[in-house]
Amino acid sequence: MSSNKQEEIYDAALKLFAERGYDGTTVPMIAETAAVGAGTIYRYFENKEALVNSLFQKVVTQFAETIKNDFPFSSTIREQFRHVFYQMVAFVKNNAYTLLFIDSHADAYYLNEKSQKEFQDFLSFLTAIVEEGKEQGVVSPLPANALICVVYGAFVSFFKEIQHGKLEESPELIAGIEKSCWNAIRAD
Amino acid sequence: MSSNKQEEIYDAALKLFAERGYDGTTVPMIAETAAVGAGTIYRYFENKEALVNSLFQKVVTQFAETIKNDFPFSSTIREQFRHVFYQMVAFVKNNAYTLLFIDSHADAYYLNEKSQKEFQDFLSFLTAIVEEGKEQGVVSPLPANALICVVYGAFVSFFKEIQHGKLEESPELIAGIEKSCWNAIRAD
Amino acid sequence: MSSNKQEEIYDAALKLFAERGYDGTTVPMIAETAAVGAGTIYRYFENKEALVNSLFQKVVTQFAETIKNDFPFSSTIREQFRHVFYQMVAFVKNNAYTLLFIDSHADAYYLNEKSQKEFQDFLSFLTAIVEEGKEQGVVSPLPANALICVVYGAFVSFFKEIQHGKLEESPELIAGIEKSCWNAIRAD
Amino acid sequence: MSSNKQEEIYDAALKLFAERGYDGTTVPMIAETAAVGAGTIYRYFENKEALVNSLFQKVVTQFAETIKNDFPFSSTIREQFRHVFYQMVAFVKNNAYTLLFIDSHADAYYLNEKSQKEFQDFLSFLTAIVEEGKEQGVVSPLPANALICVVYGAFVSFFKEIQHGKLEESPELIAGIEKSCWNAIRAD
DNA sequence: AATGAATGAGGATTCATTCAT
DNA sequence: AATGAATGAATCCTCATTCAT
Repeated sequence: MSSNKQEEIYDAALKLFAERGYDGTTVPMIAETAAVGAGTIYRYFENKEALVNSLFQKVVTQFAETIKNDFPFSSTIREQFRHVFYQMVAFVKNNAYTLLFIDSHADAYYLNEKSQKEFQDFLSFLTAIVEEGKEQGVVSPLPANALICVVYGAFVSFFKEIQHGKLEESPELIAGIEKSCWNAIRAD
Repeated sequence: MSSNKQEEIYDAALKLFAERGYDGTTVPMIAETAAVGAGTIYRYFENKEALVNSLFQKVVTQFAETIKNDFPFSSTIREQFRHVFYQMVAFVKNNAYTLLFIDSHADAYYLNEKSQKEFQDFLSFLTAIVEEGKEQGVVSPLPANALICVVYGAFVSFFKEIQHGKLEESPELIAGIEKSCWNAIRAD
Repeated sequence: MSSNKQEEIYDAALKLFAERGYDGTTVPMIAETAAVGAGTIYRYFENKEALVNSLFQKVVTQFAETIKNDFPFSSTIREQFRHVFYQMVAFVKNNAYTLLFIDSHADAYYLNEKSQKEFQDFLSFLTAIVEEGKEQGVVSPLPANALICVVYGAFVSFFKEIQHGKLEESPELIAGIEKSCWNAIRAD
Repeated sequence: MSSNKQEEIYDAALKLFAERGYDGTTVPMIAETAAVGAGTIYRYFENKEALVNSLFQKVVTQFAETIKNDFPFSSTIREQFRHVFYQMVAFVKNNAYTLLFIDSHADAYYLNEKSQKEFQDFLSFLTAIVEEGKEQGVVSPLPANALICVVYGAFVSFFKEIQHGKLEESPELIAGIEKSCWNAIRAD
């Protein structure tokens, strides 16, 4: 069973990295937010860089698992897309900082290979769905990763706006944006 | 006329902030990249925070002006959208780091009100186009800023992918993505 | 009877202090080398400084006792010198780290009065032999402590060289050095 | 011309390392003793370890040069020995901490290869004299490095005693110890 | 008695900023 | 105007020590 302190450190780091970035967050800040001594962080993580990599891998894995959860393999691509979209919505609602953190750190210079691979693996899962859609002729014939990043970018941008309070969430709005995103990638 | 040194400082800061973020970039790094002494930076900017704000306002203004350039006020919304999209494409091609910098710094805690307003003004211009499109019934009736951030997010995400070399740019691909983005916001 | 754990702590500390010095040795290092928990050390010693003092006194006492062992009070000064020299040789062979530790810590700022006195007492024993030799006219009329430190310095330096493997020990070499040291202090 | 600050840092470090050892000396201690800011030290030395190595090489070189100064290549071995001894005496008088520093750091784990070599080179110079003496039959047939370390050890030990005030220096005492040291290595 | 997780003071090092040249 | 040496506050990290188990 993973220690409670480690969990608190992860939570504090996630929030702070999401809000202030990796370099803008100091280890004492994390310690204070997590209500642990600064030295305690080094009991669980070799250093700050190891912490951010471990955290990144952890949340990407969580994110990926959420999305794969109950995935309707036998449904239409349209249904699969909707499933993914709503799983992402559900995830973001429960993990406010995670998407901000992932998005703002995905290209960072301090991420190691394993972290980068974890993120690529997640995107590959999405790409596979799009590829299948292309074969069935229901998705635009553009490169799959172009389509994925369009939808991913739109989604992230949309949820940042909600999290910053500039947009109010509602089932209708979510449904509308889901439709928008599908329209962005479907075949004419 | 603004000094050559100041321009070099801006260029160096833009590149480094885009690649490493504000807190991950040191003043000596900027000085070295700009080939000026560290003290020289303080002749042009009060401090590091003033520099990032000044830079942010400068590039957002440039970006906005590029997009407004030759704006076809009398054309259809569809044409106006296409114009904006291709102006953005042209801008990003010539200013590789600017989009990365703007996107990764737009929500940062060290941006002052003026910087934030500058960015909002830019988005307002886009929103106005979308609002007009909604009134004409050619754009989806979702909130305009939701639609804007979807397109903006998609665009940024797409160009990051190109800049990281994961996607190869071509006129066809650009045209396809432009169509995708329009599909995301047009009325059914 | 002193605990086994305490002995292991002493052994570990001796080795590490000899190799890395007092300040270069951490309590966790000692704990790991001694195969005890870090907290256990504090059951036997009030703190790190108390440990180094206790250890110093212990090994100096051992060293002194070894040398005094079977001391030939009735023999000639020359014989007594030889005895001391060979007892030191025997001791160093069995306690590789002790001489290194004593020599490198004998002047240290963290040694308390008792530790310093212990070492002085040991030297006093040697001085007494030299004084007697001076009275008998077989030892040089220089100050006794000058002579002692010459012999002590030569001996330590010689054994460090052996322990570092730069010199190979042999009965002939030992005998030669013993003669050298005696020559250094004997009357002309 | 080497900076004054660097010289002050060297002086402060030499004194503190000699008195408290490398690990017992903190960088702020050095900065305060040198009357410079802590950061200034890093302008001249990459880190603390680089400082101790640079200092070690510097003082060993100085020491070696002093001893080689005016070396009487055409004199007898006995004269050469006396020359070396008195040069060492003169050096130590003017550089109180240097001998303590060299002696206590010569085997340290943080010395790099260059530092170790520098010290070995110095010893080699002494060894050459002894070798020549052995060939001429005026020096004991024991291994040259054994003889060197005996004399070196005796000398260092003797001067530590003087520096700690336990022995009062006088021309007669110096002359007596010089004779002692020669007696230690001369052929019977 | 023994442990080792937890702590926070203190150490090495960096870096935004100043200022003499 | 331009520099870069100098600074010391702030950063990352270590480690002597404590204490709950």
